Amino acid sequence: MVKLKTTELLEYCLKHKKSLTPTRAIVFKTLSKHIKPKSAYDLQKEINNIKDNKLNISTIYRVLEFWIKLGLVHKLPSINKYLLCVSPHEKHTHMLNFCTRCEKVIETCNKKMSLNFIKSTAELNLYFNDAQSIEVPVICANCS
Amino acid sequence: MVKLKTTELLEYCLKHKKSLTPTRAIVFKTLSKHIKPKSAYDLQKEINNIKDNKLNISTIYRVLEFWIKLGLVHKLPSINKYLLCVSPHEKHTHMLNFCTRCEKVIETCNKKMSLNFIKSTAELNLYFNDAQSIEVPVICANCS
DNA sequence: ATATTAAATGCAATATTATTGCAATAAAAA
DNA sequence: TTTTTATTGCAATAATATTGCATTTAATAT
Repeated sequence: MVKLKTTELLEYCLKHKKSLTPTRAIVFKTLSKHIKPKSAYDLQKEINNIKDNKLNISTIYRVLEFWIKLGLVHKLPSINKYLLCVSPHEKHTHMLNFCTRCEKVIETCNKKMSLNFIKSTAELNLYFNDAQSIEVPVICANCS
Repeated sequence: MVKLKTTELLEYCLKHKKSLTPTRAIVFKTLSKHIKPKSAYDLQKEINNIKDNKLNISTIYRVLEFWIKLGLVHKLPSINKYLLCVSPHEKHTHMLNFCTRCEKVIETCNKKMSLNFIKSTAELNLYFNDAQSIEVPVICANCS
């Protein structure tokens, strides 16, 4: 959970020649309220309960995809939920250590655990994505 | 893709004090025909087209879950598809290097890339699952 | 400022993926 | 066998996600 200021958010958008719309801002802001990952429908419910927002679910999905492309949001495929990136500034592999019991995510980044390192251990002719996020199922200290 | 013999399949089942039913066998056999991962509905379609099988989708899901627990099948969460494990005999972390373009999976296992290793790099108090499989998005040599 | 163009969002139907509780059937144990 | 346990069928329903086109909003050009 990283609470970027609106000006920072805007910078990210401009860097990608995109606009920071109210819809994109509220989805981001809503995600940022939570430590644990939320589903698209969770977010829709939360957003539409307050104020007079009426975001369509397709919009939610599109906006989440938008933030993922900009590197500010991660998806956890095994639970279909979304989470803010904790270190969006750096170019590296994001290891999402995801507790399968409580859904807490401890995101780590380090040079050792880069995609290039994985490549070297795999001893295979692989080329890596820009996707940069890998979900690792764990049991966290609290739950164990 | 590892084509285990029926006797080997049976051994696995007995080891877990479970039975090798015709339903479980046909789901496994169908998966084993493919190099690329298949969805539960893919498998259902393929199975029900031949012979006079009429497996319900809930059965397919249950059987897949069964094989996963026994360590003979992996799920790729990002595409909701399933694949035979290529090295079920060994106790280790299965890295599913999954090509996001063609869906080919190159499964690797080595001591370097174990969950314990990840733990050591994370410098965090994590306890690992028995889940033992991690999906790593890549671009394969062919697709790059 | 206004008109034009491009991008984002709404809408709502539909597709895909997955789960549930209980009934029926099959397999294992007594 | 009979009884017990495990598996599968059924079918409704939940949860997740996508699509094409209409509408609205934002950016760009005039």
